[in-house]
Amino acid sequence: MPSRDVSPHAVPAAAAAPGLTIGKVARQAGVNVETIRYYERRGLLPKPPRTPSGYRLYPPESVARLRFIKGAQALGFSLGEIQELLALRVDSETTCAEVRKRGEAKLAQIQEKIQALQRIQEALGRLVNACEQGGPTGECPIIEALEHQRLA
Amino acid sequence: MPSRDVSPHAVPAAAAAPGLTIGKVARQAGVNVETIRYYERRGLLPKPPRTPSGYRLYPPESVARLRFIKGAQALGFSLGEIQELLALRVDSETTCAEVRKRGEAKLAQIQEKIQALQRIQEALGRLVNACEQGGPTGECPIIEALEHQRLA
DNA sequence: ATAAACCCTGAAGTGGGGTCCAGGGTCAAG
DNA sequence: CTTGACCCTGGACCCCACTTCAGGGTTTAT
Repeated sequence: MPSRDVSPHAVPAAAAAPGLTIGKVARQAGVNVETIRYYERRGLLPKPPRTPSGYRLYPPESVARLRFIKGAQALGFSLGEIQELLALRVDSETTCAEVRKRGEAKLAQIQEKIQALQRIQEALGRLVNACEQGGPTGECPIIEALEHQRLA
Repeated sequence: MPSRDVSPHAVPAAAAAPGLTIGKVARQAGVNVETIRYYERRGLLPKPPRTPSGYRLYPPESVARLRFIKGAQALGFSLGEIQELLALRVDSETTCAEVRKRGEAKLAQIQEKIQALQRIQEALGRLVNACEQGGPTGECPIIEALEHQRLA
């Protein structure tokens, strides 16, 4: 059990970011503590440093990362896909060109999603509009229209 | 067991759409037969008429509906939400105004998704672009940028 | 110095969305 | 009139993404 402050000259200045405990990160990101540990197991979140007693200490960016994961998920990306997205970084093993290629693939995937959503948006917009003008009360131009939009 | 053609004057003309068996619908829509039955149980797909022997016979529109469901799902809508979307129709119980209100809510939800996707698109686009111009090979402007985009 | 509030691990349980299987009819082709 | 491809039902089973739980340390406030 290490003493609270081993160094003989504890410099309080600018306090080298001590890190957040898992609970704080969870609250700030709006997720469950267990979810964070789960993501760590799955490799979506890098393993953070630990205190001597084993507590995880997260850098503040972790909050943004968690929010990103949650957001991407709501857009229909699986954790696996999100992992790919987050893995788009250049390290010693990956060339810039490689990253670019994968990035472009993801980009295309995203553009398709956007277009599909825009088609739904349009069809739904027309429906709402038609209703707005007090369409024939018994038979609005039904959402069936939606079904005739290619989505994928 | 009813005979194959009870009416004394079988009018073959324009052949009143006989309907597709579940297997055909499944193949055309690119889903599993079991999925169709599952959607029926969940109420996402109306119960189709049956042949005297109990086979389901689907109208051709069912294919479009299934494709729509699959597409919407890929965009992050749950089956429950899709059900709401598909339920946006005016019947004796629902006024046009009501449909409009719910339609507008869905529309807002869709617009948020589009915007979130556009933010990812932009950030990812910048990354790909930077790579394209042979950025500093060891340190592309990492996808971290992504994490600083609000998604939701 | 003790209770409340946190944190740890490993394992089991949950809900959504299917998918598979057993056991058994149906139908078109040969 | 049999064979193979389909269809039916009900129920078990599966994967993903979590969540809960059991059992046990650590920190912090009082």
